[in-house]
Amino acid sequence: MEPVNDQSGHPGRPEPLRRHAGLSADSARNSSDAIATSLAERVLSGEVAAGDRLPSERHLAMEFGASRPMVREALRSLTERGLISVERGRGAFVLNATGPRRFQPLDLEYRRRGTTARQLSETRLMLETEASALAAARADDDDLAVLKAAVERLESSATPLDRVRNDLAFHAALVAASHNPVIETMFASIQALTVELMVRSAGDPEIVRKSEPYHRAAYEAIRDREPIAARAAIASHLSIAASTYGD
Amino acid sequence: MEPVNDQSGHPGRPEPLRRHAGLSADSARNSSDAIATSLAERVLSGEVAAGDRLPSERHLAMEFGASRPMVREALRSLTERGLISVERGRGAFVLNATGPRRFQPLDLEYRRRGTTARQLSETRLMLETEASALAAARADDDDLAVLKAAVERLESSATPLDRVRNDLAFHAALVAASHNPVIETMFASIQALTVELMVRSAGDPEIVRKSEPYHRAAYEAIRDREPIAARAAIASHLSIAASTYGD
DNA sequence: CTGGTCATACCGGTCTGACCACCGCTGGAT
DNA sequence: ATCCAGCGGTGGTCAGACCGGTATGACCAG
Repeated sequence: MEPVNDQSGHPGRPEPLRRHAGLSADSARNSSDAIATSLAERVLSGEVAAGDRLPSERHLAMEFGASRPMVREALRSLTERGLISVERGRGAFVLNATGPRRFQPLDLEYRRRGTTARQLSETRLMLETEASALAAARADDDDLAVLKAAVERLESSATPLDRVRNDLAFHAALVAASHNPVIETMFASIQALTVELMVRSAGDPEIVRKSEPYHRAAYEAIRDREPIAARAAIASHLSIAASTYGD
Repeated sequence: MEPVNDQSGHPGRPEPLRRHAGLSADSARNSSDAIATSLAERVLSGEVAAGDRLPSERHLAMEFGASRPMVREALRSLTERGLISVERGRGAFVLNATGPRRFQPLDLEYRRRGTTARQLSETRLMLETEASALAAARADDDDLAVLKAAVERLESSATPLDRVRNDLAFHAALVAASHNPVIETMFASIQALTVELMVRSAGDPEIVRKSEPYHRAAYEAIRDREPIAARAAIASHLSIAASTYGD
């Protein structure tokens, strides 16, 4: 219902800024921040579910009384935060909360701070021993089935690349079985770095051969509800590769 | 005064796309992604140092043969990733690699997945026991001085809010003393959630009283290079609050 | 009735060229 | 020497346009 008179450039923007709900503490200084915050709340509150399509950019621009570039910046923020995915010609879609995301921000941070292979191994050891112990206590039938399948796929890996892929899948399944979303997310955040480490290890037959049995051992310990054994199996497994690279 | 050149859109854009270095595996599908990648590499490679100002948006637009909106989207990405900070009227500045950042993306992820107090406590226990053991092996004089100061400030906290602030500072110092950037970053990523947990604990005098001595104990164990004692002190400390909240 | 083709409406991707508000510096007035 | 007005640079925002993908339904051939 804009009269569209006075077309001398900016028609005086009737709505200065979207006064956002104001419930959260973050004060949006930009209009695009305000839009991003508003949309993020809409996603987090479940008002729009995973898989849903957001209104089009033009639509949102109208709704917020802003321009498309501002809406696009807001969408870019949400994309970067992993909440949505924008597809050309189709629209912006809300991502599943548990999807395998990249966590670029953390990855960048790790790289910026010059993380070494040793430090990464240390972290994996911590994360995965704890996860395996928790998994031994909490894994349900589904987890065990996934884990078992992962072990078998890993053991029958053909190429080194295949091995890396399956290895990663196994460890991801292990962490998922811990039923601790924080640990799971943290593990996901080092995934890119972990892959690089695995690629180096996969090229060494010695490491591969010695690490091999521990995967199954870990699975069986979790299945048999033996946290200590599970922890030990993972610790042994990860220590092999770690000790090979003195630093 | 309109030349009525009937601008039929794009006059032929001489430079189709910035062919980015191509070293990294990520294929940029958008021009703004390409710009973001290029700028990120510039930051990560140290070509522009922390504190430096990036060229202005107009300048970058010319350099990349793109428009300002595209450059702005790229800068928005970098902002979201925590690499730069854009200040109105001044420019975009490269942030320090170690600055206390918010890690909103991960925080969002944790909340989306419905993290419970118990799961968070679990994670802290894992993270901090490991960090304290590492700190006992690696802390240098600076770390110890910071840690000691933190303990003393914590013990003389006046208000509950003060206590929370100092408690957080102590634990951050502890984690920093581990000299493992991955663990440190992970701890930072749960900071917002941790504060919420601490606020609840700080309201309970019983918890405060019982937790109190462990801070100093942890510090002394680290100072005396006793990883096991350090681990035990932190574990005891964190277990108190955790056990109080059955779930 | 089925299957493929094509027009079309919609959508994100991008450009242009403005105007505004804010920051910092500088030069003139006091 | 001090102070402040002014100016140039910078980010913040807008409107409107064109491009090239993506569906969807109408239409025609088999």
